Amino acid sequence: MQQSYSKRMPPRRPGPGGAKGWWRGRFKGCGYRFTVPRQVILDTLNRTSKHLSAEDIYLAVHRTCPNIGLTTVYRTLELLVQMGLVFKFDFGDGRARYELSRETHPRGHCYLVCINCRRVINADDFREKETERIKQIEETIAKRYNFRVRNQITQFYGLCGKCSQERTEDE
Amino acid sequence: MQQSYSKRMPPRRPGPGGAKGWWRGRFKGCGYRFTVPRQVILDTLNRTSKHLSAEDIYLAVHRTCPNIGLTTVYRTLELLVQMGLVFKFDFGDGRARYELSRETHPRGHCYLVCINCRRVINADDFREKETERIKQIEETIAKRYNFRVRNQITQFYGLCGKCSQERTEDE
DNA sequence: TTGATAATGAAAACCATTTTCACTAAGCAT
DNA sequence: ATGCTTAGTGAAAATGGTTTTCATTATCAA
Ligand SMILES: [Mn+2]
Ligand SMILES: [Mn+2]
Ligand SMILES: [Zn+2]
Ligand SMILES: [Zn+2]
Repeated sequence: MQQSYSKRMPPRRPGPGGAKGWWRGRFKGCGYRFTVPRQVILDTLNRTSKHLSAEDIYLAVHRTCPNIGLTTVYRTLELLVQMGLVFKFDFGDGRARYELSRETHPRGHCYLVCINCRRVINADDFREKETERIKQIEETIAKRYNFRVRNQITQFYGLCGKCSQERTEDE
Repeated sequence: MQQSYSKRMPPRRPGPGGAKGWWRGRFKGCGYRFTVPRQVILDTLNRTSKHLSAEDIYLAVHRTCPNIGLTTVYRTLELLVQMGLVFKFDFGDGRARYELSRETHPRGHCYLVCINCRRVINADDFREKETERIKQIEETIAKRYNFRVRNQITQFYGLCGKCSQERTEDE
């Protein structure tokens, strides 16, 4: 389970089961300890593509490690965000959401938030064209404001399919 | 100050000093009373282009109307958001921000958030090209997910000019 | 194996926001 | 104008996600 880890950092290609080794390296590289809670929390985030809240993660983790406290979940998530391994979002429902940073969309995120039922649709699946367009906006804005973009979120607020049907009387 | 208000709603062209009359009409049209706290809070939002927090608004309002409580500020803001007169944002600093909905950018917002100093730069000043690009993304996504977009926010997280200078040692 | 100390967890604190409830005032009917 | 009805208000308390505190534990370099 615990594979050897060489000095140079593998270029973010974890391989089957090797994600843990890569993570360990990142932690050591930053001078942090790779503890059991941190492993389990990363595993939980790695196992889903959903945007989990701290409590979601706490409950999932609690099934296998009932001794891990909510405090540690919050602290670990804060650390992971600061290390750039995890993205933190806010959809306006009063709790933060967390998502593992993946190669597939390294820094572009898109969400549809229904203002009626509060449902959040993950619309990260940008095609070629959308990716290109958002990248061009990013470059323009970054140059205009002398800003170095690390991560980008686009949120569309409106009515989901189900809720817009139920409101056919409005305008 | 208080101008006559005809049945049909003026097409969102307040005119000098007539914003209040238009607001009153919106409130009456929804069956709400146009109270002093509501007027003052709208005035405060109308007087700035900044993204104010509830407390910001409370303090600004408090100077002229010390009797208006923070509770009312929250309640009024919630109502204004629900009426579509005000937009609510979250930049991840633990407090919501509010901004009056204006004709200039009726439903597109863009912010740059510095992950180091937490500064928020209002980058709403989209040129022709950016507006066009974000609109095309919106249309594509809306169709793909059968979603009726009401409002849209693009946030770029990264380092502002000042903070990226101070970090020339990194990568 | 051992020691230094980073990390943990339970409980308390924090703090933005919401709820409660007695009171006030907007605006319609008189 | 005056009074009535009730939507709206504000002080205080409650809520709930997140952070802090502090005594205890576990990681890992030596
Ligand atoms: Mn995403
Ligand atoms: Mn804006
Ligand atoms: Zn919905
Ligand atoms: Zn900065």
